[in-house]
Formats: sequence, C-alpha cells, structure tokens
Amino acid sequence: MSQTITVHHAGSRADLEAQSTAIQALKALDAVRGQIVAATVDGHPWDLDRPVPDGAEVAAIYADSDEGRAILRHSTAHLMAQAVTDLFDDAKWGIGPPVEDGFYYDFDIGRPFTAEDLERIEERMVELAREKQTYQREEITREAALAEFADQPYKREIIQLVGDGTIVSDVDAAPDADEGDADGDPTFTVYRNVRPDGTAAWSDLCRGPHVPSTDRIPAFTLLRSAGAYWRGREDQPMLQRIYGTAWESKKAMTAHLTMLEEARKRDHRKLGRDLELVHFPEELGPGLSLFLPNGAIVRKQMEDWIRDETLRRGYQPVYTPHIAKEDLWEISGHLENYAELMYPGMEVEGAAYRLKPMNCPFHIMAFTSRTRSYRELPIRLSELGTVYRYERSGVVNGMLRARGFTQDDSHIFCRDDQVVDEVADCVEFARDLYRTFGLGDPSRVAISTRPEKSLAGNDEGWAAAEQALIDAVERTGLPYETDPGEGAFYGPKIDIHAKDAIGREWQLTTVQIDFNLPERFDIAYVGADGDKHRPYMVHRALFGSIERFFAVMVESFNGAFPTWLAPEQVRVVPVAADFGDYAEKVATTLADRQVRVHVDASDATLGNRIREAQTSKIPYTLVVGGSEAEAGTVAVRPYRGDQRKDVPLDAFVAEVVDEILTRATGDLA
RNA sequence: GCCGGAGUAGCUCAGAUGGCCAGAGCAAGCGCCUUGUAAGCGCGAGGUCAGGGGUUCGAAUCCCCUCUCCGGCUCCA
Repeated sequence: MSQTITVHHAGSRADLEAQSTAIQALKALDAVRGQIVAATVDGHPWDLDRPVPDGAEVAAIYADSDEGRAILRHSTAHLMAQAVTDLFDDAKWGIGPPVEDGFYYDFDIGRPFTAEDLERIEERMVELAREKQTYQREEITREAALAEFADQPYKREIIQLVGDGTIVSDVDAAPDADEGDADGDPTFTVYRNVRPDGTAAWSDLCRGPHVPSTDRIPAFTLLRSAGAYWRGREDQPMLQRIYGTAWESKKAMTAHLTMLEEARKRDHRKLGRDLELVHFPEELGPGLSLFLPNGAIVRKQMEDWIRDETLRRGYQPVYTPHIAKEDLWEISGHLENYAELMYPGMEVEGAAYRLKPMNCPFHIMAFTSRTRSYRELPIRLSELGTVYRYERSGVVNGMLRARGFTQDDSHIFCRDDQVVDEVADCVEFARDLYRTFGLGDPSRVAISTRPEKSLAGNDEGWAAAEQALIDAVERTGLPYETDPGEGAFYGPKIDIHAKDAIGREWQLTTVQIDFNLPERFDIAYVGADGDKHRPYMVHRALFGSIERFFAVMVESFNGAFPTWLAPEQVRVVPVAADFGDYAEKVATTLADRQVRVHVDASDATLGNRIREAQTSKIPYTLVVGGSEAEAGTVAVRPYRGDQRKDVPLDAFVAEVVDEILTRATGDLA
C-alpha cells in the first residue's frame, strides 16, 4: 500500500500522506475560500475529517450554499435530538432530516411538547453546542445497528425496512447504495457525538455528512412543534415533530425570521379584512367565503382579462349548472373515486342530485350535444366554473384552500396531432397570465408522469401523452422537471408554479391530459375516413382557482395592488371644504375616463384623511386646495414614490389612464 | 380526519390564584374644530366573554361536549 495519495481539485493536484482528511486535502489544494461545512469527494458528500481515497476529486461545500445549509440543519437536528434525549427519559426518535429553510425531528415522548419544552430544549442545545462535540462517522453492520438501537423501535424499523429492501435508503438510514450493500445486507452508518474528553455523548443512525463539531453551527432556533404521522402514513402512530432552522450566520437567520414575520403580516385573511376585500363569516361554514365590493373589483379585472383572452385565443365560452343528477358523476367515475370529497347528495323528485366538484362532465355534455367532425377540432370550451369540494376539515385555509372555489376551467377536445400545439399554447397562455398579474415568469414547470395506480389509458397512450407534454414544454423554452409517478390516475399533467414578491412558491396552473372521461362518456368525433375516433381531452385551469390566485396576489402585493387592479385607484382630498367643488371636478374628470375615484370630503383633518388614503393602499392620492384650483393642477401623492406638486390635471389623467390601460404592474412587490 | 394551540365590542388586546354593574385603544355614531401632505378635541353607544351542559353561594376564569379559527401531519380529482 502506498504511503502517499494524490488528490485533485479543478485541474490542480496535490500529494498527501495516506489517510489524509478532506479538509487537509482542500487546504493542500488551496481550495478553501470561505466558510465550509463539508466536502465532496468524487461528487459524494464527505465529512471534512473523513480520510479521502487516493485519486479523489475534492471540493468544498460552503455554508451559505443550499447543500451547505442542509448539512448545517441536519447537524442541528442531531443536536436537538440529543437535547431531547437528555431532557426526556425514554424519548424515542423518529427521523430528523433537513427540509426547505430548516429541519425537523420526530419524537415519541408519550405526550406532546409544550412551548416551555421547546425553550428548555433550545437552551440545552446551546449548552451542547458549547461542548464542542465532534460528529464521528462509523460504518456498522445491520446486526450491530439493530443491537445499538435496541431500545429505539422506530430506528429499528428503518433498519429492517432498508435491510429487507422495502425502502432503498432514507435520510437517517443506510449510506448511499454504492457504498456497500452486499445482497440485502447493507452497511449502516452512525454518527457519534463525542465530547473533547473522548466520552460518547450520543449517536444516531445517519447517512451524513455533518459539520465537524457542534460549535460549528453559527445560528439556530426552534420554531414550533406539531403532530406528524410516523413515516408520513395515516395508519401509523402520530409522533411529535419539532421544527427548527439553522443558518450560516446570525444575520442570515435574522433575515429569514424577518421574512417569516413579513409573510405573517401579509396573510390574505388579515389583509382581506383590513382592506375589506373578502369576508369569511362563520355563518357560511368552513371553506366558504365571499368577496366584498373591494375584492370583487379585483376579481372582476381577473375575470374580464381571462374571458377576453380566452375568446381572443379561440376558446368558446359555455355556462353550466352548479348541480346535476348523481348519474352524471357515476358515469364520470367521480363518485367511485372521490365520493368522500363530494358534498352529500340531495333528493329532489325522487332523483339524487350532487353539487359539482368539477366542470369536466358538463363540458363533455356540451361537446356531445351533437356529432363532431374532425374539421371542428380543436374545440376549446371555457367557463369560470364554481365547484364545491368537501375538503377534509383540517386542510381548509382561507381562500388558498377552500370548499367552494371558481376555476377558470377549459377542456380542449383535439386530435392526437394537435395535442402538442394545444398544450404549448396553454403554457404560453399561463406565462402571459403570470406576467400580466405581476408574478413574473413561471418559477417551476413540473411534468408528472404515470402513477402506479393509473385506472385509465394504456401503455402507449400514456407514453405518447407524456411525450406530448414534454414536447410542448420544450417548445416554450421554459426549463422543466419531471415528477415520476405523480400524475393523476387518469392522465399525465403539467403543474406550473410562480414565485411571489417575498420568494414563496405557489402551484397555480395545471394542464392535464385525461384518458378517463373520454372513455367513460365514450366521446368521439367523425374523422376524414368517416369512422369514429376518440379525441384527446386536455383539461386546463390557468389561475387554477380564482380565489386562490387572488389570495396569492393579495399576499404578494401586500394588499397594494397595481393601479389597474386596485379597488380604488385615486382618492381626491381637498385641503378644506372650500375646495370641495374643485375636488369633485377632478374626480369627475377621472371618472369620465373610467378611473375608480372617490373624494374624501369628510371633516377630518387633512393629515387624517391622507393617512386614511395611505393605509388603504390607494395608488394615488390627489391633494387639492386653492393653488391647484386656480392653476388646474393637482398635488400627486402616490402610494409608493415621491409626491409631485403642480401637476396639470390633464397630464395626471393621461398618466394614470395609460398606466391602467397598459395594466402596468411596475416593480410593485 | 389526526396532534397541538386559540376563541372577550367591527378590529387589536387587558382582564394572576373563581368574588362589586367586563375594561382600553382604534374603527363606527354624534358634536366642536375648518384644516396644505400619515392619527385635532369631546360625548355617548357598542359585549349571551364562540355555543351548550356541569361544579360552586358565586364562572370570562375550573370540568365535559360541540362549533370555528390557527400551526402542522395526511389529503388536494
């Protein structure tokens, strides 16, 4: 065996003693640039203190990268589990992975955690961090792992599941497959927390890697606890999950916590009430809401835009009822597959009726109202259809997840040679919509392929449809990812996401191919050959749900809508009652150009009325007094930006009308 | 549906250990003030303390049930 090894990094090389660690290699290679938490060796995550093999390509993982933060968070999760073990006798550990923006760890301590528990745990974590315990990696056999975690039933379950091949690996289980699973007898890794004096503090089954020691976690905090099913399955016991977060610096963590606070302040339920946009009266029942006049104006802009655009793009509007005989949903299969998510039926004249959970069957009825020719295709039927779904009680959330909501729903019936065009058009349409409503380009496009339990279509059909979706998205030039097995049982789909002004991502648009309903309703068109052919059916909702999209906009704009969407676009404030006439004249001039404007002629002080206009987030406040009346001008105070005095009324009108007509969203968020 | 937390005036919140007619600010109403760029002053009014049972001499406060909301889990055709 050689006494030296050679390591590489980005084209340079260094010779080192055998058994040199990743950190030694990085230093020798002059590849240390900032705060690092771990390394990669030939692309695999690697502990800094773990020896590297001869010939390895070594790189650093930085603390401020996504990968680096995940390692920090995973190490923090271990720290938390150790603290919980210290404080609670017989604590049983589930799993504790890093997640987006933080980490969690699931425990069973025989009762839920209280807020005081979390404080104590966090204090204990700080103490443990100061002990500078090292994280030491060790590979052990399955038998040794089972023995080591003899009193940890959940850990043993993972070991068993990995061992018998039920699950390939898990964040807290076996190392990556290529590291040594020999015929169903995989090697497991444990990470041991060892104090500076060499005594063992704690250990956990874990794939790693970790930071070298517990004092190398710059900032962490615990956030909340909640119940969570073991292994995410409803038929499993409920453990108690603690969520926390960790960051590469106190500053980064503060920024994140500030963002969370900001998100809380933007909650559409709170803004919806403050700005009188929407109302959730208890009398209506959970998941049901109403649009107040202010919110209704915003919604009308959304609806007008989508109606005009669908017409322009060759869709044909239809209107359909909110209820129909139950038979319809027997044919469609909704009762068979989703009965528990539909409102119960009602008996009328001996027939059972149901509130509609989807619009599709109605659009199919419209399609089948007469014989269809191949010459007519594609037929694009479109409707703002309000549907009612009996969502489980724990999931309703304002307008983001409601029991009654309105889809901008369309069903496109087309030939197989038209599918790619149609789907690509839908994606471009969604793109226009996001841009128009101030959400920018899609942040993520995901194509979901055939799930295990697909109840419709055949192998060739699925393959062709999935390929059609891929071709269509590729034509748009948008990057996309695939979610294998995440399609609906009746067909593959594209989900499109957008990011809001504070970086949160929302799934909005869905474009789906449906094999099920055309078969169940036995729909057909007459082809050039005179025979009947089954059309493709593309289901698509671009806003998704009008209510949900509305809520996303409220939160993204923080209630301060761009002028074209704002309920009240201009407020005119006369400095004194004497100038009420001029204020009315200004308002009338604007109203004549379809600007939504009000005069605040109340006897409150000027400062008070300006404050009122500002807190109502009205885009423009016009202050008018003697000098303005005389010169025919206005003093413009925009919601954002600087005030301008002596602006000629005509100039302001032209400016605001242009802003409205061009649907300017500016840099509003 | 499951785990936990919470529900006091339109809104935001006070009301330890049960004890005089349940309080404040803001908003809304009415007066006064007549205003030049984010809160002028005053006065009244407003509450089945989520709802229903119970314990007690006495319940916003303690117990039970129900409803609703919040944070998660699960689910989302």
